[in-house]
Amino acid sequence: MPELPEVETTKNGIMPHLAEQTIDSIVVRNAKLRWPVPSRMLKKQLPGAKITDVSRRAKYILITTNQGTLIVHLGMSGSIRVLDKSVKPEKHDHIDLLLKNGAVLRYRDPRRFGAFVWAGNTPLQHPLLAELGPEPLQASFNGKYLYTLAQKSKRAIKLFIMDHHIVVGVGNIYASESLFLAHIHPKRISNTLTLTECNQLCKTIKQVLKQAIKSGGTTLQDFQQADGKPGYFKQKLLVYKKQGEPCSYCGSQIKSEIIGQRNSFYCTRCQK
DNA sequence: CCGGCCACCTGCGGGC
DNA sequence: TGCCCGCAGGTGGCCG
Repeated sequence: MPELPEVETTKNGIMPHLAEQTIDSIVVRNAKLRWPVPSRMLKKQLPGAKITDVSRRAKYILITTNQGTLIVHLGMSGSIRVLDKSVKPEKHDHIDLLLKNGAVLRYRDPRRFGAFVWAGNTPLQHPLLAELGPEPLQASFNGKYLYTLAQKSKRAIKLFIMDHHIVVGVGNIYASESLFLAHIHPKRISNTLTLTECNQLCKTIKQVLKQAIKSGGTTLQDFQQADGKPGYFKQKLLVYKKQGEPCSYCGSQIKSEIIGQRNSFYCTRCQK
């Protein structure tokens, strides 16, 4: 489910409830996520730990404590909410992190593609995070950077910008949206892009992600913010899942096509 | 090293 | 109603 804006929204939503809180205990109802949840380790490390920071790297949420860091990924269908511990868990609520103040951080993930791992004191060295490219909203992700790497790649540009070695956080929704805004066809071979096009694409990636964060992310089916509300960016999508509808620029029909096993949406007239 | 493909899992909507 | 199929926001790992 979640791309960077949804993860950012979740992180911002849970942060005020977690900051400075002390963990009481952890309950793992189903440890079968993408990798087995290390229940024994978590039960040893977490009780009594004080949460000092909640941050995000790529689509991972990092919950830092004085004992080490939890790395949480929401996969395709995950969500996190902060509730009172009296609220009963439902079918896919796999993990509870109980706080001393009576609140519970509840991890839900129907498809179980997500992850809940323990990273010790150097989380950025963790194999999941160590090889990641730059954050899209940082200045180091710019047109020149994109152009330099794109020149070495023969893949379709859509797959290229979704590769987290290149830049993190651009998933299937926002890849289609940014390419549309940049007037670049998703199947253009990366090394045919000009510096001008890379500048433009970089700009539209930042623009789309920023606007989506502002709207609280995109809710297609089951994404919910930490307070249970949906994200409102869906109303602003221009091409994603709009096949057959008129392009908002030129009026011709939006097409859909599978690129690298993912459905992709674009305007054949506006995107070259 | 790079690119392409698969797998992991559940729920939902559409067609019959 | 109910069953079956295809599809879904991600990404590590394997193969050639």
